[in-house]
Amino acid sequence: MENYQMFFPCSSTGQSTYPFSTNTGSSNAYHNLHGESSKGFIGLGTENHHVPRDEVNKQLSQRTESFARDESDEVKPSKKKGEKKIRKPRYAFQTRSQVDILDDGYRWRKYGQKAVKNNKFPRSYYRCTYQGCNVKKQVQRLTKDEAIVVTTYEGMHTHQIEKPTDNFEHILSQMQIYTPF
DNA sequence: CGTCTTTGACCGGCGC
DNA sequence: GCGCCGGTCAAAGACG
Repeated sequence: MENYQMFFPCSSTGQSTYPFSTNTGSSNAYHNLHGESSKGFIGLGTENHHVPRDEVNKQLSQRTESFARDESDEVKPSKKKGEKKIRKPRYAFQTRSQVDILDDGYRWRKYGQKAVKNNKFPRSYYRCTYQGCNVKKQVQRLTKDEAIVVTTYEGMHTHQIEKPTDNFEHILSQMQIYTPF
């Protein structure tokens, strides 16, 4: 029902539009977001410029460029092997969408929501519900352009997608299957 | 009844 | 030390 226009800085075509399934009409309010590790959008992180988080926000609010990588774990304290405190790299991209929830096949549980300074929209915090998977994400809408939703991922999924029917690649493969050639 | 959201409390880092 | 701020916890509630 909803169309997402996703902007990929690495893509030559600039943007692509395709229908994702949304959970606006679904019963349970958990939502799924794309985060496939090797082939998904997060995988684009290797080609991203890495900038401080503030710069990320600045860029995201100024232009409709969509992808950024946060290397804030480089400033980790001199702690060896302690993976407790270190910040994992974060990957942000923005989506032009009317709904905040992008469904990509992963199951997320919301664990917090905070008001953001200089922004009239709250930021939502989600965690992957898969046992042992610690991937987190934030979803935030910009005051500057409320049509844009910024999603920030932290960590990599250590498991397969749980809802393959809503996976974008599955949609693509289905399109290939059902396309008469 | 289990799963997920809501929402105020709590916590740690940082600047003053 | 104190207050702000961003992030997280957890109890209670909503909803299938």
